[in-house]
Amino acid sequence: MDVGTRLQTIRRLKGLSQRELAKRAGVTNSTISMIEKNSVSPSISSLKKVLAGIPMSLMEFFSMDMEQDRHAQVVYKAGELLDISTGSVSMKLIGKAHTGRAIAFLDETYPPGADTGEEMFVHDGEEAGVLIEGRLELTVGSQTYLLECGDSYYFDGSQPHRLRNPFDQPARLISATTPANF
Amino acid sequence: MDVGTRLQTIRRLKGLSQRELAKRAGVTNSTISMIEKNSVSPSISSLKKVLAGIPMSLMEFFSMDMEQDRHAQVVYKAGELLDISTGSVSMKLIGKAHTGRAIAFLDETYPPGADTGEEMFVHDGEEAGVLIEGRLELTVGSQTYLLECGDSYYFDGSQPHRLRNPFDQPARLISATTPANF
DNA sequence: TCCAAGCGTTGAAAATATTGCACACTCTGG
DNA sequence: CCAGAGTGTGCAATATTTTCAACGCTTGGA
Repeated sequence: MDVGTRLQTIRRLKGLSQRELAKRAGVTNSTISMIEKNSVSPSISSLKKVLAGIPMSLMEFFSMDMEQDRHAQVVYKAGELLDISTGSVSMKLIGKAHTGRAIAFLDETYPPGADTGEEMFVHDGEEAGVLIEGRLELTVGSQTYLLECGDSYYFDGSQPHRLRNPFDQPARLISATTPANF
Repeated sequence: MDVGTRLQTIRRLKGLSQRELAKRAGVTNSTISMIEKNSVSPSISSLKKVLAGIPMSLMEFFSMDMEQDRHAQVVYKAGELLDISTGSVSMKLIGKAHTGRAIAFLDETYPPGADTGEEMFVHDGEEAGVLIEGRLELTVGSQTYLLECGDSYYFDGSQPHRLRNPFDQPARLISATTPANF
């Protein structure tokens, strides 16, 4: 996706006209028109000015450029997942049929008091997760974090890590780890 | 951190001279000099050419951490995620600081009527997800599935795919894709 | 020592981006 | 039906960036 089309998409998403955005950004409407039609390649400074009127940073702007990825047995019903629970922590592996898998995608439930254990996990690859219910305590290396609903994490699997639920509400976590180590 | 200084830092990190980079990029050494001294604000097209000589994408360039401790960030508060939404679909990238990431881990919200688009996505790697709220319609290849709350999916990214919310309730999806292509 | 090859910088010319203004078009209200 | 305010586009003038061709500097080898 080119710069012009991307700018136009974002501008329309925000419900702004070329002139309105131009006024906010402190440039002329012609500039916006030219950029959107890709008849010029704006300078960083002017693109930055334009984006300030949205407002949006250069990083955010260029981060949108990926060809978005959405998208065997493909779909699994909630009760159909492979249970790989250890101890009191319930872990459901999404996509049980995929053996040479690239991602270990888990739906984990931590009842009050649950703990992944004293010895911390170490593995290759990277790990990400988001907490969608309750609260959890995450330890990575020597740091301990409190995760609240909606919070997420991303770290290198070579760092030892551990999850614990010292609270009195169950917690639900969606996590992805790569490469799959099952 | 300004564009010029950032470019210079990256160039030196790669052990390239202005002239060497200029040659690879297909611009003149003066251009590099001017940009690095911030005596001009390069056009997107020329910055893109310059970065191609490194090689590096515009997104990577602007996403580069300036604060070292960003590398160490493990936990992200809910509002702190990088928004990479396209169209009406809200997508939050978990772990914004990780550039050479192995997983694209996203928290996505599909309002009623939202759609990833007519042309279906295709990419390398694999993709997994779990629906934690609402209902969604998933199309993979020629098959269309109805996802309900708690349902999940796992498939190869080489199959064209698309997500749609034809229902009147918003849907929230947690997804992981590998390799990360942004 | 001197030369050749590398480095980054700089001024004037060429190329490109931005402005200022006008145009054609689509609405909406009178 | 027209007037007025909105939209995006296009063109000549202006401002900025990029190139070309130097310059002075440092380094390493003959």
